Amino acid sequence: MEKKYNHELCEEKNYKLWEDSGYFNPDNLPEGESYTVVLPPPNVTGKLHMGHAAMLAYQDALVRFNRMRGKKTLWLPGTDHAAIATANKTEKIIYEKEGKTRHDLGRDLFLERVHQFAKDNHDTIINQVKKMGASLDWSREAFTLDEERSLAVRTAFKRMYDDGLIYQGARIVNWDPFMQTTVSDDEIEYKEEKTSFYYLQFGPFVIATSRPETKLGDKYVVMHPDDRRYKKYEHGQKITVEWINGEVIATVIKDDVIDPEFGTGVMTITPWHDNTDFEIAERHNLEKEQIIGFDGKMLPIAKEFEGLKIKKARALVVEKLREKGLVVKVEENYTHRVALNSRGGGVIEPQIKKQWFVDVNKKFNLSFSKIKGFKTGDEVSLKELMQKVVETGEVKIFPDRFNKIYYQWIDNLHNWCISRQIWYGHQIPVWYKEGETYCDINPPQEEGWEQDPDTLDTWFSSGLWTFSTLGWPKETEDLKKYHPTDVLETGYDILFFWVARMILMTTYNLGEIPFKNVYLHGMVRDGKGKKMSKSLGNTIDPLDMVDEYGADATRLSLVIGSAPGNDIKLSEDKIRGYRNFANKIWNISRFIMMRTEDYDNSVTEKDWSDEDKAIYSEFVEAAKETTKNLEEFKFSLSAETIYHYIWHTFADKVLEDSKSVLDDESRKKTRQDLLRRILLESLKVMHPFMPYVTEEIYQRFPFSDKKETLMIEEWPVL
RNA sequence: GGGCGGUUAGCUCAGUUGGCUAGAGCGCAUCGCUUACAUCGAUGAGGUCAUAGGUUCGAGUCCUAUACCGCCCACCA
Repeated sequence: MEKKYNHELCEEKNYKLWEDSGYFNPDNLPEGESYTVVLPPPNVTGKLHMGHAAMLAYQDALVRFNRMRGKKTLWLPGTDHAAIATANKTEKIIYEKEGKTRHDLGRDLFLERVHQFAKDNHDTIINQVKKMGASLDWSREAFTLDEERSLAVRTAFKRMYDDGLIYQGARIVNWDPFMQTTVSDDEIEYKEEKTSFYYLQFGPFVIATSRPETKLGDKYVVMHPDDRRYKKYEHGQKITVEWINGEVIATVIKDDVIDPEFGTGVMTITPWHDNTDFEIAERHNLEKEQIIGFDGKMLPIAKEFEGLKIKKARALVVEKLREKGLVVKVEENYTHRVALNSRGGGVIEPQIKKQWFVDVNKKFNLSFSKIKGFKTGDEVSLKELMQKVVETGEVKIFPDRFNKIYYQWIDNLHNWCISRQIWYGHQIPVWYKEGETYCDINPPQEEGWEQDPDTLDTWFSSGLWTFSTLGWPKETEDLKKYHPTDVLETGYDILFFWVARMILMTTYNLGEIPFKNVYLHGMVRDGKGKKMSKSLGNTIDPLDMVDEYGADATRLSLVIGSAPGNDIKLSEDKIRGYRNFANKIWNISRFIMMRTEDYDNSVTEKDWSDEDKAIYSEFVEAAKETTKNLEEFKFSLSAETIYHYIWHTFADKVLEDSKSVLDDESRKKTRQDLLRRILLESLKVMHPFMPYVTEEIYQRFPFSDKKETLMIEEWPVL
């Protein structure tokens, strides 16, 4: 054995050994209780980042641990087509290189390009996942947009459509005029901006707005019913008002969403372009008019302002209001929040549009239920299902403070807008012909039907992930054996996007929970606590770290010193520290190998001296604690315990003391047996955290009765 | 406006149902190239565990306030 552990020579080789052994695939493991984890599928938009590395480190630890404990363990890999993100990136690249937009290429040609881009990224990502040492069953790999998943998506859509849970409706959506698509509430980012705040004379009222250009069509003036100042105006009263483009007849509306303290306590509404206004209009059955087109330009209703872009129109509208003497005052430097598309698009312009929705409040009959608290046939809503499975503890969330956050989110949950005006993704399985609508898993046979051009929100397909990957809607053996899954391990940032949607989809479609436990890890930040981002230039590339210090060190640095749900701060120093630990284990093994060359394998535990036994029991204590902590998802404590034992007890004390013992012929033999024993078992216990170095030593060390790989050795303690 | 975290060694963080003489990594100081390892070893400096009260035999850990950081959610025109 070399003086230093060289990860470069060991990692690829051992991954191949594991893969070739076939034991990533549970079909090749002995029968037993199943243990399932599905990998949160990385997006095919780029390469692996530290967040992925963290997720792989945690999950691989769980999976290897349970495999060694004799569970029939399945860790199922895959990737996510990440509709909007992937389409955007591709379009951006095409635009930069060729100056063409997706409209220049057309749907088919553009999709071809996206598929190629997705495929290239997929290959990169998969290779990187392997480099981390992840013991995933590649024979079951899935993609959220492949044939089987597509069938699952269409099946789920059809069922929900038939149950009346999916409907088409006109609603205010977050429209991105730049990317020509809708954006979900969760994908919006707000940015504070200084702007002018205008007080305008609207008949007898003064109204305040930061967006005068939307006010062109306003003909409803709204105030709080209890506001004394406006007592003399009746609900429904008509008032003639001189406005931007001449006289309008305005109607007084009283509604208690109005805050009398804000501005003047009166506002006019623009139902087509504002969510609050839309809701007021819905409540009072008011007319809604579109002012701004989907291209972000003023419509004919704006008369002289027609065709102007929003910013330009605003300036001109204000100018005209000034000329007419309708501007009462202007507050400069008014702070308000601008909604932006977080997927790299433009400023959001609310619009009314026909969209597909999942109704989360509508009651339906559960066609089948194994869910605690609900029987087959019970009448429930999706919202109730989502709530109940966490309330009853059937799905447990770690750390549990996220329960509260989850409930709060459910309470605020609106119907889920699932249609997207992009081309890449699962096209909605609905066809139209002469005013007729047809929804099915497969297209209609006859000629002349045209499919809805929209695609589904990417979370619709990833919501099915725990069971679509196991072959659903077919009734497969895998589905029976491996579902519900045991643990869903992911970052807390996608608790709502994804975890909640999986609960929705699984309880609805299967009548059971998707997973028993949800473990949420934090975001990986840099050494100073800043979010790692390309623009800040503070990213640490996991692959660079793997090359430099090894996958084991990189993994351990992400596991130790981080608490569930708390952000992980990572620095290169920390990784280097754990690289040194890998080397320490290496040298411990070297020492034992050199000093036990004349090992007598007839010696057993029975022959041990009391001192030997005492030393061993100290190991057992540490191993037990490691085990217990890992069972309870206390990754950091678990790894730290065995780390500390190996370095500061086994190496610093036991080996140091053993030097003299090994020189003493009378005590040597049993001590040799003891050291070999503790070494082997330490390797096992360390293996879930540092698979490569432990495997490499295992392969080289002349242990008796070795198996093909350490990966399937038996866990040493209960 | 609601909610959730954090505040522990110079830095970044752990701390399991309250028992801690408060730990880890990195950094720092002194010594040591001793045939497992200098990616090391030995020794050491460094903390009124944010602040103020309280519960308790005992509190970093539980309770109540306060301060400052951070995050999430929400329709303030």
